[in-house]
Formats: sequence, structure tokens, C-alpha cells
Amino acid sequence: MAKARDTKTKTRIQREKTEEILAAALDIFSSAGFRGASINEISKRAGMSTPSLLYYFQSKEHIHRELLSRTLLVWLGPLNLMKDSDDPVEEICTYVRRKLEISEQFPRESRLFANEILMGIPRAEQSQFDPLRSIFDAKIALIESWVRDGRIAPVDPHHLMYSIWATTQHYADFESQIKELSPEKMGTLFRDAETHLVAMYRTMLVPNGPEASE
Amino acid sequence: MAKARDTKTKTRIQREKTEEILAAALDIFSSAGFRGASINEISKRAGMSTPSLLYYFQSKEHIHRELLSRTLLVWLGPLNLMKDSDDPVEEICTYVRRKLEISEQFPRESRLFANEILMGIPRAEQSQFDPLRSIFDAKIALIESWVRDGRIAPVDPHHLMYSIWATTQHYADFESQIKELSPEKMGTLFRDAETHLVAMYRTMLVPNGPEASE
Amino acid sequence: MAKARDTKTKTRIQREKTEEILAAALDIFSSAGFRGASINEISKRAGMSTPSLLYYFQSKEHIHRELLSRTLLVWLGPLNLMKDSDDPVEEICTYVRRKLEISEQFPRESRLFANEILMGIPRAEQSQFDPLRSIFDAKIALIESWVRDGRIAPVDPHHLMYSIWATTQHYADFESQIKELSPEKMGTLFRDAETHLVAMYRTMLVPNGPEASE
Amino acid sequence: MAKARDTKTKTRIQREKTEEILAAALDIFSSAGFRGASINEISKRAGMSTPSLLYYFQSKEHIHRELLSRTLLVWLGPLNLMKDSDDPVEEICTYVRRKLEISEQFPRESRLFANEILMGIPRAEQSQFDPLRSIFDAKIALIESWVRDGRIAPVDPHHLMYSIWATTQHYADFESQIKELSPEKMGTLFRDAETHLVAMYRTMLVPNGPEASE
DNA sequence: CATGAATGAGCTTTCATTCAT
DNA sequence: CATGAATGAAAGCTCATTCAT
Repeated sequence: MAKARDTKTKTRIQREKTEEILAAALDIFSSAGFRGASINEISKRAGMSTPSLLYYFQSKEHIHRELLSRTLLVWLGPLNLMKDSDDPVEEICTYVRRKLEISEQFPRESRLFANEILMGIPRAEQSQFDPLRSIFDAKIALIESWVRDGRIAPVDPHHLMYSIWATTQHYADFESQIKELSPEKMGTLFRDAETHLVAMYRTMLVPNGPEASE
Repeated sequence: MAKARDTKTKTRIQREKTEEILAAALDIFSSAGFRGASINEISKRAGMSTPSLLYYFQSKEHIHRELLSRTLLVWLGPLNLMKDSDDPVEEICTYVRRKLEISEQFPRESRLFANEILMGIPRAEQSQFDPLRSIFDAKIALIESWVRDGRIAPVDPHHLMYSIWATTQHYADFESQIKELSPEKMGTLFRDAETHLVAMYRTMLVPNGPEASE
Repeated sequence: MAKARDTKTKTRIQREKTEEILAAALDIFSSAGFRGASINEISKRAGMSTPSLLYYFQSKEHIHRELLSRTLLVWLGPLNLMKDSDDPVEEICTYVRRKLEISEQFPRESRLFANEILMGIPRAEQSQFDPLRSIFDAKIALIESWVRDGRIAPVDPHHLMYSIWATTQHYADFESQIKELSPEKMGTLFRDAETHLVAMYRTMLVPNGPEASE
Repeated sequence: MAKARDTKTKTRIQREKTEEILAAALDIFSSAGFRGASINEISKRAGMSTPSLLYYFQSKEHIHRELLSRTLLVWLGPLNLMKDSDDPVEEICTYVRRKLEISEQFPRESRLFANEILMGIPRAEQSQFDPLRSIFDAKIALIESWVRDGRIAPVDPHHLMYSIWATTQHYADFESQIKELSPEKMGTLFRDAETHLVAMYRTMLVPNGPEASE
């Protein structure tokens, strides 16, 4: 009845342990997948016994769920920042830049997220992805309005979004392949990627003058 | 001599069973990951006992290895077809189309492949990626020559390739996310994606400003 | 109904195959024990499929049983040759020599036999050891008569027999230990053993003259 | 840290369980051999679940290794006690008596040991026999010195040792055969064996012909 | 005769989880 | 709070054996 997970108000020590567990779990889950990870391994990396770990989290799934929730927040950060603007092309390019930065700084989170989707979103409850859905719809509407007003080139907003996600997340999710194929480019990978992607999306999105359209 | 896997020349029944196992294994591996998949589940789906399955494949790893090899062949198909051409922009656009078609027709293979890379390409499977490497280098050199000759817009060949892979594979690998976010678009997903991607890469690659085009 | 094991009259080919199987099985059983040996391994070494092997022998146990029977015959050979004689001491020494020769020439058989006894004679039916029992009793009686007549020194016939068996079989059964402890003596092992053992038993058995026998 | 086998300092319960497991394992290993024994059987006899057993010992091999180590200590006990002495013949006879006592009191250990050697001392366990080697060499040298000084009859020390081992261990290792052949002698088996063996080795080792004795 | 094919039973081991202290 | 102890379930895999051809 005194279990950490039952109380809303946590002591400092409880919060610290929770973070240590999540840090360890992120390492393991992101490099072995949910099924490939064992809570023994996680507890060992977190420097505690497995029963201790399960004192803080009801089950392996609960740890994973919490990690996924946090990852989603990180993931949504750049998207939340995309607002209507005087310069929609640059607004989108900024989104690309921020999204790429997330890949660079949170590659394990990106892989955790990718794995979840790759496996068909099996565990996460519908509800976990709800925030994403409503924000996504809003931003799609925003881009649609930009297109409608001729402020960016005509483009399918959904596929634009998917392209941005794909290209930016690729550098985190497929890092091992990139390392395998072009190890010599790793030093400036994210800088070059930014240059490349921003150029690509800018070229694509700059609207033709109304006279030259078509 | 006694076991199916020992013989080079397979009987009809061996070929059939082998294919049935691989089909079942592709289902399971692509939706559960290597560790998440159990050979019990695979054998059940293939309609045979687990020892029967192991009569045809030495181990779980051997099944996975074979699947990965075949997947790599499929994966390399479009890349192999990319050749020097009078119209390099269209050559690349054709590559994009073919790569997208692979995603549409072999989504499970794509996810198997993605999972492998996401998990960091475990050492055991590394050598399997060797053929990819040499073909990749050749095609990078080809694109470089097109850039050098001014036949396509200046672009970093590596990042162009990564972008193409990312954007085309996304439709297979992140399908569950797409279904979650825009179920109403699933009907024409790949057609729309093709339109979008081909437009994007064409815009990006056409060598000169619009005034000088053609 | 036509199975080889059912018919008493075997064709030449059947006899050959049977021998090949037994030769392979002796190798495996003697170096891995009954449980440690697998019929797959045996059939592979015999150069045939496992079902073929089981065509000639009903089961793993049947192979083992046949091997054990044959081994017993070999084992009994020297004992059978021990007869009443003018010089009982030499008769026993000759038995020692012959028994040692068996160890030298049939070490695998000796180990098979030893393993069976070590494991408590679990499989062999009572009946298999019956011939040994009656011959043993006869020879014990013979030795007893020699002792009674003062033709050899007073000795407990049972324990004399056990000593001879122990010391001669040791060179086959514990060969790996001897190799480990005195590899430099392996070259002349059996010659030295013979010298040593014959001297030991002769010293022990030579009767004191009647006047000196306390 | 979490597992019993990781800690150097064991709790009372750990020591107890460890001993229970080893007791059960000795029963099973000595009567079925390493391969023939299953940890399921061992855990059942020890009154615990198989995972519990594996909580105390990493693997089947580890249990066996520990048993073998302990057995070697018991085995070496009498040999260690053999020292230079005023009466080398009696010293050796005492060794024989002690060795025989070990066979009587630790027959399962003797069979475990014998089985290991019979199977050729699998590589994994080889290093465990190192202590035996050095002690053996020392005692061989001791006996050699006795021979050199004429304090015992000329004898090959290696073969003397092998004879002693063979004859004393025989009563443990081949017990089932003895029971089969002379059940009526089981009551006084070890007492008779001692009489017989001590007489045999004394006769053999007393340095001079009977005329000069004392 | 010979063997490819098939499988139930069993093997060693791992894992997520519970419980008592 | 923390952990030593315990286990049912399931994993990958081996094995002796059967059966149809």
C-alpha cells in the first residue's frame, strides 16, 4: 500500500530512482527492442535489484509506457513550435532543423519510437498517441492554409509531413547503416544533413510567382 | 546427408517446406522482431511441429539470415537498375518510383530490414551487408559524375540517397503510424506518395533555374 | 516382416552393415557413455542414415546390448583359458598377461564394460551376465582347490580375482588419467605393467615350502 | 549481486541449499553420468524447482565442476598423508587402507571420479586435475627414494601407484559387479579386501628374501 | 533396402514476476 | 525501501523413434 507507484507525491529519492531506471531502460529498450530487453539487464544497468526496480514500476510494460510517453513529448516539441508565420517556407525549414536536432540529441528515443511503430504499435494504448493526432491534424490544416493562400508551393501536407519525419529521423534510426556505408562522413553528418534537407525542402516549397505557376 | 539442410540439391517437398517456413517467419519476424519472435510461433503458423521446422533450418538465426539475404536482394533490385542515362533526373525519379513500389509490395521485408538496422546490425549479420556496400559506392560515384557534369543540380549524393531511402521506406516501416494519423488517405497512399516524392526529387534535381530549363 | 533383425539367416550385406554399425557404436558408446551417445552420431559415423541403422537394430538399447554381449565374450576369453595345471602360479600369471593383453587390444570394449558396471548395470538383463557368473564360480572353485592343496599361497580367491581384474583393466579404463600423469611412460606402458603385475602376483602366490608355512 | 552465486559471503540459507543441491547432484551424476543426469531430476531430488537450482548454480556444468573439485580433495586426502617414514612398507600399507576406506565411505564420489576419467576427462575439466599432478609427482619421487635406499623391494613406483588405485577403487566403482557375482561376501567385503590387499602389497614390498627378514 | 520427413518428449536455460523478510 | 529467494511459463534446441515411399 506504500508502493511508490501508488502515491502521487513522490519523495526526492523516489524521483531519483525513477529517473535512473528510465535512463537505464532507454539504453536497453532502444538497442534491443521491447522483447529483446530483459528487466534484469535494466536493473543491473540501473544499479539495483530487479525487485527494487519493480517496486517503482509495476511491470516491464509500465516502464516502456512511461518511456514512450516522454519520448512522444520530445517528439512533439518541434511540431508544437510550428506556427503561422510571415514566412511559411522558413517556418517549415525551421521545423526540419529542429526535428533533425532531436534526432541528433535523442537518437535512443528516436529508435525507441521507431521500433514501436515498426512493430505496429502493439502495446501503447490508443490514448498515448492521441495528443499526436490532434496536433498533427492542426498542423496539417495550417500547411493546407498556406498552400491555399499560395504562400508555399502546392504540396500534399500529409506527404510533406511524412517526408520530413522520414528524412530527419533516418539519421537516428538508420545510423548503423550510415556508419556502415559512409563512415568517413560521420564527422559532419548532421551538419551536412541539415544543409541538404533544408535546401531540398526550401526548393520544393518556395512558391512560383503567380504568373509562372504551371 | 540425412538432413534437408545438408543437401545442395533439394527435392520438391524440401523447396516447398522451406518456402512455407520462410513465409511464416517473415510474418512473425517482421511484426515481432528477432528476439520477440519464437520459432514455436513460426512453426505453428507454418503448420508444422517445431522439430520439423528445425529439420529444414539449423536454428532460428539461420531462418532469419536467409530471410535477410533474400530481402537484401529485393532491396538492391532498384538500385542495381539505376544506370547512366541521357536523363539523369528521370533516372533518379525512376529509382524513387521503383523503391516505393518495393515498399508497397514488400512491406514486411522492409520492416525486417529496418528492424535489423535499428538494432544496430548485430555482428552476426554484418557480412551479409557487404554486397550493399560495393553497389552503394558505385551508385554514389555515378551521381557524383552527374553533378560534376552539371547534369543534375549540385547535391550531396550520400544525403540524396539517404533521403530517397528514408522517404520511400517510410511508407512500409511507419505504416502503422500513417494508418493511425490519416486512415482516410490509405486508399491512395502509394499513388499520392509517388506523386509527392517524384515532384520533390525532380524539383530538387533539375539542374538550372526555371528560365533555362529545356 | 522382412526386417533384418527378425531373420536368423542374414545376407552378406546385412552382416556387413551390422558390423559397421557396431564398430561405430563402440566408438561412440565407449567415449560418451550410453546416454551421452546419440544414434545420429553413430549412424553418421557408420555412414548411413539413422532409419537405416534402426532397420538393423530395433533401438539404441539393442545396439548397446549386442555390443555388451560381444564384449563379455572377449572379456571371458582369458578366464575360460585358465585351467588346472602343473604350475598354478604360472597359470594365474598367464591369466594376468592375457587379461592385460585384452586391455591393450580392446580398450574401448573395456571402457564400455566398465561404464556399464559403474552405472550399476542398469540396462543389461540379468541373463546377459549369467555366463560370467557360472564361469566365475568355476574358476573360484579351481583357485580354492589350489589353495587347499597348498599349491599356491593362501589367498582369498574372490579378492585375488577382483585384484587381477582391477589392475589389468585399469590400463584401459583409466588411460586418460595415466596419460595425464605420466605421459612419458606411455610408450612402454603395457610392457612395464606386465612386468610389474606378473611380479606382484607371482611373489604373492608362490607357496612357502610346507616346513616354513608358520 | 542479486544472485547467490555472485556473492562471496554466503548466507546460511545459501550454504544449506548449495549443500542440498550438491548432495542430490552427487546421487544423480554418480549413477547416471554427466550426460545421463538431468538437472530436472537433480532439482526434484533436492526438493526445489529447476530455476531455483539454477539460482544457486550457473549451469549443470558448474554443479558438476564443484562436485568434482570436492571429490578430488577427498581423493587426495590419503595421498597427502603418505610421508617419509621409518617403515616405508607400513606407510604404503596405511595408504592402501586409507584409500580403501575412502572407497567404502565415498563410493558415489569414487564413481563420479571414475566416470570422468573413463570419458577421457573432457577438456572443460582438465585444469581441475592440476593439483593431483604435482602431488602425484612428489609421492612418486618419495617411493623412488625408498627403492633407491633399499627400504622397499625394487618396484616401478608408477605402476605400484596405479595398482593401489585400481585395487582400492575397484570396490566402489565395480560394486555392482561384485554384488552380482558374490552377494554372499558383501557383508565383510571391505574387511576382507583390506586383509587381502595389505597382505599383497606387504609381501610385494618387503625388501629382502624371507631368510633375511628381521 | 534405404531414406526423407515428421514428431512427442525431454533437455538446459532465461525471464517476468511474487513474496517474505 | 531493499533484496534474497523462489517459480510457472516459455524459450531454443536435441533426440529416439516412426512412417511412407
